[in-house]
Amino acid sequence: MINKKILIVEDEVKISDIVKAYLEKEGFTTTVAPTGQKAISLLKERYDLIILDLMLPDMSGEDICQVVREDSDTPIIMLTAKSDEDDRIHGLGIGADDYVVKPFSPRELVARVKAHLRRVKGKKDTSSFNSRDLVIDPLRFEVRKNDITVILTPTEFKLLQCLSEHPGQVFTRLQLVNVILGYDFEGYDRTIDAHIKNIRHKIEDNQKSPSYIKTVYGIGYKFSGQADAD
Amino acid sequence: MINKKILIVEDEVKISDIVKAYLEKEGFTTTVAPTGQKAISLLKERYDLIILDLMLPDMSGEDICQVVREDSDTPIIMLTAKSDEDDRIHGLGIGADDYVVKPFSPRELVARVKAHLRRVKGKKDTSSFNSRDLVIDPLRFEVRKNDITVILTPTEFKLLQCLSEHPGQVFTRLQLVNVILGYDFEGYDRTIDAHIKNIRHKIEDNQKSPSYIKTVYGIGYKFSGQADAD
DNA sequence: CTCCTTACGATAATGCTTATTATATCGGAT
DNA sequence: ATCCGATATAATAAGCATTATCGTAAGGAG
Repeated sequence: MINKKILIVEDEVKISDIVKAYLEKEGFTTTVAPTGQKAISLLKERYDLIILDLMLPDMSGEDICQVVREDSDTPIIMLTAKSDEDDRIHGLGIGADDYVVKPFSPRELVARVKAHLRRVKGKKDTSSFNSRDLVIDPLRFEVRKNDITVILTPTEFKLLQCLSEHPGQVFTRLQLVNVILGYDFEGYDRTIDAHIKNIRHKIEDNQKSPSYIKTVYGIGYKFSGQADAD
Repeated sequence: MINKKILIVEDEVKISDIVKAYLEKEGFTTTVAPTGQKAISLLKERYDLIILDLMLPDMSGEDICQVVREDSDTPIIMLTAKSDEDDRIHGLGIGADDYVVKPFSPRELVARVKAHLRRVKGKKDTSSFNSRDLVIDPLRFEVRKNDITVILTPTEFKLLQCLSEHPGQVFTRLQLVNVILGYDFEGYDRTIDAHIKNIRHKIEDNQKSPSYIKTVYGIGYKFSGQADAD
């Protein structure tokens, strides 16, 4: 979990540039959203932490904060010129985890970012991520491909999870049946094929040359995080 | 369970009295340690949060911070007159979770305390709110939707609270049973369904397409304010 | 009496199967 | 050695069986 992703919601380029530079120097991956709209649209991606300016041209940071909280408990650090006490209290009450007032020290901000990430790491971080583009999230029971959420059915999910947990290892259909459907399953092992097809349909760009689930002729299937290698 | 224990490490009586008063007004239980030695000896007890003055007569707050971090991750809010940037960064670096500079606003401090507690454990004492329209108020044991108070039964409330504290995360019925009814519950897990139905009846505008509690077919339920697209 | 639990039928979603089409492998002939 | 066809394996799509969820309502516990 080295590459933490941080979303910076800030309209002033001067500030976002500084924050971005400091965070990236520490090895974080950052994305900047200069408007609320942009931020909202980026929120379908998952971030490990969000730095949020309260004063945006198009919408208030509070609103964004609430939108975030509707669907995740990602740490939020509010960043703002408002130094009024009531604002700060409101900000913290509304679901922000921290509140930093401008002008602020970039180094302190970085320190706070680290402090929050350290905390989050404590709780179970089962986000088993597999390859560059594909994230399998057992907590949310969903799969994200290039940060776009893909809904799988329970069996599809289990199948993909099983394969992805042992990349490169080839599973026979029988093995997969045993794991996914249980040892007492008495059906046809070609059922697996159907599920594979459905999964591929959902996560593969090119059905013809799958990049995640590879077919091993005569044997079964395997998961490959690598681009085409055998 | 509502009684969170907070340790205040502060030598200036004037300040510790104020902090103590504000926190107790909010229902917290506080203990004051005027010296580092006293604080260390109190640490064998467990606290939910520690407010730590950096400038103590006998030892530095940093040292205490490190002692605490040796065997717990109790949130620490540093409280100090040092406003120097390096001090703040150092403070956050050695394991503090927050850093408040004197003179500080007691109300803001309380807000920060709540924000940290909310993150750590079940936020039994904070007014947690989730989406634009829905406010879950654990103090009053009630839910307000568009400022209209909705009365939930205890079980319904716990269920909604549990789900809303981890937006987006899918809970199986068994998990919910364990949390809500206890691990020794031996009944039918479909009981959860009934409660979900009742909650939905009370807070959802459209029963057919719920906007707060989503069902995840084959798995369980999750809380989400987002309109779920595919 | 309120709230929790359970039951049952209706409805909807998933999963399994089978038939069909497509693709890969291998061996033999040119 | 390359091409070609036969055969085996895999992919696709659609129908049906299965299982999950929802809503109403009634029984039971505190």
